Amino acid sequence: MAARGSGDPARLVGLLWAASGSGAAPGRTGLSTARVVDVAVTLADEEGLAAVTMRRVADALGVGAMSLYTYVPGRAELVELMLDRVAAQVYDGGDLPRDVREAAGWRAGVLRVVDANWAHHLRHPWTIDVPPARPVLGPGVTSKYELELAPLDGIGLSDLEIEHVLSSVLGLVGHAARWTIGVERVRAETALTELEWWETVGPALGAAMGGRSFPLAERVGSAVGEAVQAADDPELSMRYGVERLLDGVAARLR
Amino acid sequence: MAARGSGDPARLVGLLWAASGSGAAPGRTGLSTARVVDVAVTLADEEGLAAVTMRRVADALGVGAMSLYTYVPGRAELVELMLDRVAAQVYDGGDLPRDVREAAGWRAGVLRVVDANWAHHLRHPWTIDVPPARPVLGPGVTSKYELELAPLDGIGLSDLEIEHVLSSVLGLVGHAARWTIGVERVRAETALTELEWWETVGPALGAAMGGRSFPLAERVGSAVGEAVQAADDPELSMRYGVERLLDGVAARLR
DNA sequence: ACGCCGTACCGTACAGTGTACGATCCAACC
DNA sequence: GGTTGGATCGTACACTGTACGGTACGGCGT
Repeated sequence: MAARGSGDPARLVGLLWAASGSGAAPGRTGLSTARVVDVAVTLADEEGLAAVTMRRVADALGVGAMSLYTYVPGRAELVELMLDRVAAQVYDGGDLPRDVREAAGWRAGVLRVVDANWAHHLRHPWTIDVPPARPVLGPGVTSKYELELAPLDGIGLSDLEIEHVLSSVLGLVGHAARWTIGVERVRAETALTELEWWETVGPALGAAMGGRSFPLAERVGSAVGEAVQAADDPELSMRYGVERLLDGVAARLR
Repeated sequence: MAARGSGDPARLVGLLWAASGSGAAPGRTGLSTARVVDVAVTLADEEGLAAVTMRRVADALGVGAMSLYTYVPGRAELVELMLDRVAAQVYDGGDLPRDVREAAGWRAGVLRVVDANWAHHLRHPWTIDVPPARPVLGPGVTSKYELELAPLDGIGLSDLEIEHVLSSVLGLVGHAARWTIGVERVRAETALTELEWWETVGPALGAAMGGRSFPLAERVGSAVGEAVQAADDPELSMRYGVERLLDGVAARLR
């Protein structure tokens, strides 16, 4: 009579650390929590989070949908397990922020964090669809956090400030990724490039606005349009924002 | 034979500006695009974006579900109309950023933008569930943009830089709001306060980790925990990040 | 070798979703 | 009075997460 499958945080922690939990060891079809999560991640990478339905994951594993519930409490928990799984791989084939910091300074270390997270989101676009809530307390997320704090440790910030800076940097990256991926998606589903879209919408907009004018918005909008050949370039904004943020942090260190 | 209802960007622009479009005028049941959008916003405010289904909106209006398609091309477009509608109200009962800037400087003007957007997201939590993509080119969003550019205009930044700064600031606010609202939601649905959650999860975590240690994460995590009585405080991080970002921008002006 | 039992497995069912299609009905114009 | 064009909407389809209850199998005690 363990708590109703879904909704027991302690059970999830067990599964995350794969230490215990009813689904840690393979059952008679060779299934295991790890295999379920791996297949779900692959599916999400290829077709998006919406394609990760219990039925499709089960199909890919050659079992019935309800069999998954032996290894995973429910879909929500499956998604958390997926997040922890991919978080573990963020720094896999590349320098650790700590090493970059030692070679090139704390700022370079933070920029390594930015690049790694940017690449991470683009590699697993579905990660931006999961609304952040309580932290996922698994080994992947935790060790990622540990690695990312390193460049900011011992440079003269309080522990609270360290957290604020990291959280702000990741916020900027996450927001830009959300935006970029969102644009990519509508482009894919409307089959319209940015230019084609503007050519359709621009005239309609002019007609619809009927005389109302927005001088600042128009000036800035067209400056941006000329610079990046699109309505916006989230990555560019994000990198500018990160640099200014780090300027501000650097000024604090004196 | 107008293009298939959904998927025609020009039609949407028309509806946004309420200038033309088949649904601009009320039909024989007194329905209009504006009424559909208003009801949808109310529903979303009260029960979240997931409650905004065509059937429920139609019920609230006393018509059949399919009648909505006369006034709105589809659910996706309805959501964009909702976003534009609420964007128009962001600065309704409060100072405009331009006026704040004139009274107290550009920095105060930007902070007014921060406060207004923060309040906006908390008032309409469903806004964080809409992934940003191509800009919503309606009167609400456009005039909001126009107002928010004002504090940054003419202080020595290029047009491109102005856009980067505003976009970064809004990114920080949006990220913090997403986070705060996410936490609020799990709290509501699990009926567990932060403290209760930690008391359940903490021991399980210690047991599951089985000796692995994360010195930095633990040190910073507990410093944060003591300071804010929770695993994190997104608003605090966001405000710190904004201040440092603006420090960085200020340093550029010289 | 045999029987039993816990649990892995899964078929079915339910209350929902967005919207395509085609039928119906009504207001206004000739 | 007749006709037409558009507003209205009933039905249908393919799909979702998961509760419930039944089946069948691996490993154990004897």
